[in-house]
Parts: sequence; structure tokens; C-alpha cells
Amino acid sequence: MTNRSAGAGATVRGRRTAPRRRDAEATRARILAAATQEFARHGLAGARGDRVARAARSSERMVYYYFGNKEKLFRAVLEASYLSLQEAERSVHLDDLEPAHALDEFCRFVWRYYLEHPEFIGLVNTENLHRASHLKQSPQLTELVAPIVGLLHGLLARGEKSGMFRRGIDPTELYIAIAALGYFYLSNSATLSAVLGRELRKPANLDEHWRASAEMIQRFVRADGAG
Amino acid sequence: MTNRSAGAGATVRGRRTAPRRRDAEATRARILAAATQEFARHGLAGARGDRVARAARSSERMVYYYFGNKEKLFRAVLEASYLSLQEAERSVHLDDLEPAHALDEFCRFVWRYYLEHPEFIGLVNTENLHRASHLKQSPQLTELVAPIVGLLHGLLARGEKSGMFRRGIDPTELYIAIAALGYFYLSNSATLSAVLGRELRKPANLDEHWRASAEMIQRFVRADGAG
Amino acid sequence: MTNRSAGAGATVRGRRTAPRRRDAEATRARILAAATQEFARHGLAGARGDRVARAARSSERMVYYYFGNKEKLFRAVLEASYLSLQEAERSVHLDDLEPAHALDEFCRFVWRYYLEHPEFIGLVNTENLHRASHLKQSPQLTELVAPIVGLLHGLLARGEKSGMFRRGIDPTELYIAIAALGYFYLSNSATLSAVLGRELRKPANLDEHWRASAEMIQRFVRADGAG
Amino acid sequence: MTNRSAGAGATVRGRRTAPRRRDAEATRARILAAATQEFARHGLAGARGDRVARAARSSERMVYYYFGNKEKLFRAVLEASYLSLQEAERSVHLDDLEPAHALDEFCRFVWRYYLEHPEFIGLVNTENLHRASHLKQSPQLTELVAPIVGLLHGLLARGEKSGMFRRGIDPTELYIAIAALGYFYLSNSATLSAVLGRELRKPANLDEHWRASAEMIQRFVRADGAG
DNA sequence: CATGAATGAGGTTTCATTCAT
DNA sequence: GATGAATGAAACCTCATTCAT
Repeated sequence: MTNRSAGAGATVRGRRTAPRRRDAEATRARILAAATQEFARHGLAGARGDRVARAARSSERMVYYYFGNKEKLFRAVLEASYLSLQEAERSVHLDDLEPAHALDEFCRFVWRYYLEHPEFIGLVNTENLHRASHLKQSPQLTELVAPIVGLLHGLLARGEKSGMFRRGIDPTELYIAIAALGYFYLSNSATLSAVLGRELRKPANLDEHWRASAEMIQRFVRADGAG
Repeated sequence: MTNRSAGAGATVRGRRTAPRRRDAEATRARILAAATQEFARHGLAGARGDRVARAARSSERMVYYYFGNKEKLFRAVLEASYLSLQEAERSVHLDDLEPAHALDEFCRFVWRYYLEHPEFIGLVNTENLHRASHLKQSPQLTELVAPIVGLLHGLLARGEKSGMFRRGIDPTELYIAIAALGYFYLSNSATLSAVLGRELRKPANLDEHWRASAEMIQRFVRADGAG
Repeated sequence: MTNRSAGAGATVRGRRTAPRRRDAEATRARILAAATQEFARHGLAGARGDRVARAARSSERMVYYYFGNKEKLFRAVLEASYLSLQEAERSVHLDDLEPAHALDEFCRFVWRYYLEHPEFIGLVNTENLHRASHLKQSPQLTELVAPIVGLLHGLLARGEKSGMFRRGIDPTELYIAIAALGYFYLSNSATLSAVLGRELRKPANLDEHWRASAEMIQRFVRADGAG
Repeated sequence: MTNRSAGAGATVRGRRTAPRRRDAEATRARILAAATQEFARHGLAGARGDRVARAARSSERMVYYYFGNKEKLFRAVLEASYLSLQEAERSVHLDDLEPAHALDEFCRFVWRYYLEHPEFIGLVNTENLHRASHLKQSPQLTELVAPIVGLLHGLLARGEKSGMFRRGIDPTELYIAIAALGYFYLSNSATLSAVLGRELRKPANLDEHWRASAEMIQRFVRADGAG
């Protein structure tokens, strides 16, 4: 995640710190980052403590020192990942754009986020395998994505008022659709590529998919008369 | 699963076998079925041999006897699952329907298949975690889904000709979109439910999603003038 | 415990068996015997799996194969030990002896059992440290020592009738007293020796203790006029 | 526990210390008290440093700071406990009582001490598991209980002289018997309760046991004609 | 004097797999 | 052909203890 480096004169939480070799925050952060990759790549059962330790340039013992056990480590990773997404979402500002364009921007954001955060997809898949049991234990996360659906809600209202969007579109369903088109493509690119005989990860294909998805979303919301 | 060569009175290695042989096939099938559930629910790393054995009312030893090792067992499960899908797809006949309606039927088929085969989703997710490495080892599967894309191709052609569908729609992209809308919703229902505060598995919500998805696909292909 | 040897032509449960190298019963028995010593000497927390394995000429893996985990192994050991005691108790026949003599014999039996089964004392101490939590999980053991108290009950009745024993002696209390005098002496011989400056394990001292204890028990039950 | 050298305004290493020093003594004492409970409840191997630290409202680091290591901590606990007993024993004055009554009082003291100091029983059992190895390292403790046996010796002499007690009773054996009857009952109450089907810790049963024990001791020493 | 950070060693347990009849 | 017994390797995790400020 955010790599609070332990280099000389680094800043932690905006506060200037003396260079420390025994830097708990930094160690913890390195472990968390390594674990994020490990869980994303191998799932919960497939993740290996020693790989995490090595990747974090720390020891297996430290992993337990900071996170207690594998499951808690996974929960910490999951929370950090959702928080990271939430943070990114907060940077999305669509109010100044014309509705159709704003929607495009929104789709682009979601698509790019998935594209640039493959670990997020891996973690979420793993968490779904476990029927969201870890997520449910993190009370803070319940209202996490809600804001972004609110954003869509406002956008749809604006579009309706201007006559560009049709009525009766459920923002949650719209969000799911946008997410689905991007997430599924990337999450399943390996099997789909094998089975469809098309290299889904090729830049050209990524691009075409993005275009088709955006088009689909636009056509879905566009008022029937609108051009 | 697939009942291979259950013909009565078969010979094994040229030696005539007692009727018990049928039990062997049955045992193998039970193991495969149990393994399908196990891998779907727990992934490859999380799957446990003894759980498979118990669920199959057999022994761990037999699992190795019939399938060699865990990885091969997983491959067998995966192959059987894709074959099962292929078989189901062969039962889809859309040629007699008017294009828009046929497309609807196709969407419904995909949606229902995912809905009724949660184990398929679990297995495919697991295989994607492993970057389709097992699938790639099964040469027979490369052209597996091709036929169904061909089906869509024909359908789009018919729709274009009748003026109902617009041009330039890539059947593969269309297939991916249809799959995405169903697959993602079901595969990620646990985390989405937690994070969106909506019980995605409630029948009413499943229904609404199906309707919204079908609508989206229709609007995507519909020619701009068409009603 | 009972060492069902794996030697050629051994008998298991009275049934003649072929000499086997892979003898589950024998392996299990060796592990149980080794674990009995280990738990008796080091307690539950102090017991080491590898020591058990080595002493049993087996592997740590086998310990788990047969007994599941450390706690279950301890339970098995405890059960076997109490069963062993019960078995020994069944060999005590006092009905043909005159009451005072019979009581002496009973005391001698208890004393000798503790003397010859130091592991029993170690195990029972450990179980008491754990507030009998394992014993409580073994339903079969609840009425285990009851028979022996019954024996004392009969003995006391006979003694009363003959006028040798006084009335109103609670057999359970009597049993506890007899056990206490022997058990405490042996269980605490190390600290007592250190603190009293007397080598309690010296044969002469063991003997004197046995005599004093028997005397105490006799005087406790003897009718005031008698003797 | 023992508050060693808590004099105000002490100097450490010749340097005058702030009043915080009193906290240091208090911390040490809290750790010792916590460790006493911990070792008594879980034995030496089962005792956990972090539990001691938490119970003492201190840190694990401090435990090592004050006591060096686990074994030394145990030794400190053991020494303190035996010293505590010795101190209590010093408060026993029997010279003014008539011998039989004095003996009763002595028994009562021992019984009550065990009853009110369950941690002592736990520690002594643990030390016996370790064959008194720690006790043997504390030279000061060798003559620790001797005085109390001396007390009994005097008592027996008085009783003999008065004709109430018989001759030839070994005070050490008498002491062991008195201790055994109380110690065993309490130390083994858990397993005995389970196995005898009687709740030994019930006040009524505790009381009856005390009475029976006292009776037994009286009858043991009483001269045959007396009483 | 006090403490947070760190750790080596080893403990228990699990896992997939093979042996030997 | 089928099965119970066995196993090496490695996983997760814990423990007492020390480092470094």
C-alpha cells in the first residue's frame, strides 16, 4: 500500500521523523504491502507466510507480531484495500461536467482503477470465496461504497433533469453494471482468453473493451429521443 | 459428472471384469462430483482431500487411485465443468426466434446457467487465480466456447439484416458483456451485499438485475432508429 | 499400557494374528505408553511431541494420525490410566478375610499401586491442574472408582456387625484418607524430602510410612472398646 | 509478596533516587504476585509471560528486568511462598493449650492454610513435578519446615507425659499425615469429585472432611486407654 | 531506568502423497 | 483392484528472550 519509506528524513503522517532503523510503522507497512500481493495472487489458503516475510524484508515472526495470525492479516489487507479504493473515489469530481461526459469519466475511473489495481480484484475474489466473512467483521466498512453510489444518484438526477437520461434507472444497478463490465473482463481474462481464443490483455483489446463498455453504459441511460 | 464408457460387460486391460466394475465408475463419479463442490467452495489450495473423500463416501486413497494427484483432480473437475457448460449451450436454439427475442433468450440462458451452477463460478474464479494454467493444459478446450460466440455472430447478422440491430457489434464483446453482467453479480454478491447494503441474493433483487441486464444488452445492440 | 507386542505370533484381543510389521495396534500402544510417561513426567504443557515419538520408536506424524492432537492424546492416556487402575482394583478380593485384615490388605493395595505406578500420580496431578477438564469429557469414567468405594462400604458393614469397627464411618471419606496418606507421601516426596531433611524415598522410610498409615487407618475405624 | 528493603530515600548504586523508586518495588511485587497465580494455575511450562505481565499491569520486558528469566521468576515465587508459610507457622502458639486440643488447633491451622492458599498447593505440585530442583537451589530453605516439626515434637512429648498420647509417634510422620489429609483432599478435589461423584468443594463436604481428619489424627495419637 | 521493537528456535499441526500388502 | 498404515515436508504459530535506544 502506501509505502511509508524508512529512508532518512522520511515523513510519517505528515510529521517529520528522525531516521530510524527500528521503524515499526515502516515494518508494518512493508508487511501489509507484501501480504496484499501474496493474498491477491494466491488466495487466503494459498498464501504463504514465509513469502510474505521475505517480500517484506522481515521475518515470519514479525508478521505475527504485528497482525496476530493469517486471518487477521488478511482482514487488515482487505480493510486497507477497500480504504484505498474509497480514498481514490474521493478524488472523483464530476459535478462540473455535463452528465453524459461525467458518466463517461466515472466509467473510466472504475475501469482504470481495476486495471491499475489487479491486487484489488484478487483480494475481492478471495473474499467472495469466503462469503465476505472477513468484511462483515469490519464494521467501519459497511457504508464504504455508499458514497460513490450517491455520486451516481446525483449524476442520474442531473441527466434526467436535462432530458438526456431516461428515468427510473437505479443507481445501484448502474454501479453494478459499470463495475461488472470492467471487473469481469479483467478478473476472468485468463480463462476467457483461453476459451475465446483472443488475447484479452492485449492493449488493443483492452481499449476496445473500454470503448464498448462505455458505449453500453451510455446507451443504457440515454433518453430514447436523445441523440 | 460425465459418465464415460459405462457400457455393461466392458473389459479392462483385456480381462473380463465382474459387475463390480460399475461401482468403480460410480465411485469415480462421486469423487468427481464431491471434488467439484470442494474446489468451487474452497479453491485449489483450500480444498481438502479428506473432505472430498468423505463427501464422496469413499477414501482419500481412492481419490489418488482414480485421479493421481490434487492438480490432476482439479483439471478433471474443470474439464468436466466446461464440458457440462458446452453441453448446455448445445441445447440453446435461437434460430426460430425473432432476433431481439432470441437475444433475450440467450441472455436468460447465460443468467440462469450461472444462477443454477454456482460451482462453475467458483471453479472459474479459482482457475483465473491460477492464470488459466490448467485450462491451457487441456487442448480440447481451446475451441470450447467458440460455438456459442458463433451463435451470437449469426444472431447479430440476422438482426442487422432486419434493421433492428446496429452494425459493428463484435460478437465476442457482446458475449463478454452478457457474461459479465450475470457472472459478476453472482460471483461478487457477498462483498457487494456487504458494501452496498443491499441483499443481492434476495429473489426480487435477482429479478431486477436480470431485467436491467437484459435491457442494457437490448439497448446496446438496437439500431438507433428502432423502437 | 498393556503392551500388545508385535512379535511373531502375538495374540491381539485373544485372536491369533499373523506377525505384521505394519501393526496399527502395536504402534498405537507404543505411542500411548510413551505419551503416558511423557505427560506424567512433564505435565500437559511441558510434554513434547518429538519425545513421545522417539520413545515410541515412531514419528510425530503418527501421534497425530492415531490421536488427533495433544489434548486428545492426553485424554486417551488419562482414560487408559484410570482403566488400568480399575482393572487392578477388580483383582482385589477381600470378602474371605477378617475385616481388620481385609482393610489392611486394601491399604496395602492402594499404597503399592501408587508406589508401582508413579506415572499415575503424575497424570492425576496434571489433570487436577486442569481442574479435571479432560476427565469430565470422558463420560464412561464417572462411575469408575465407585465400585471400590462400594467394596469399602461392604467391608465397613462387616466390621461393624462383628463389633470390631465403630459406626458412622463414611466409606468415601475412608477411601480418601487411605488414598491421601499414600498419594501425598509419594507425590510430594521431592519437596518434603528437601524441606524436612529426610530422604522420603529411602526404602526404610517408605516402609515406616506404610506402617504408620496402616496403623492410622486401623485406629480410625476400630471400635473404641476393641483391640 | 515480601517487601524487601522499601526504606524511604534509599540510594541505588550510590546515586540518590527519586521517589519513583517506590514504584519499582511495587511493580516488582505486582509481578511476583501475578507470577505466583500464573505458576500455580498453569505450572512452570504452562505459565505465560504475557499473562503475568498483563495481570501485573506491567510489561513482559519488566518481568525480565526484575527477575532475569522464567526459571528464576519461578524460584522467586517458590521462595516467597515457602517464606509466607513459614511466617504463618510462626504465628501458631500451642504451648498454652492442653495437648489434644493443641493438636486439633495445629490440624486446623494446616487445613486452613491449604484452604486459603490454593496457590501454594499449585506451586508445590509443580515443584514436585520438577523433583524439587528449584527448591534445592535455595539453600536457605532447607531447614524451613523443621521448626514446625519441632513444634509437633514438643506437643507429642507433652501429651505422652500427660498420658493422653501414646509413645513412639514420629513427629515427622505425624506432620506428613496431617498435611496429607488436607493437601490431598484439596489438591485432588477436581479429579476426586469427578470420579467419586461427590462435590468435594461443597462447604458441607469440606467441613466433614476436616472433622474426619481431625478425628483420625486424634485417634492416631491417643493412648489406648485414654478417652 | 524503562520500553517498544525485534527475533531464533522450536512447538503443534496439517497436507498431499506413498508404502506394502 | 482396493485398502489401511505410514510419512516427509512444510505450514502456522508461540515462546522465552534480547536488542537498541
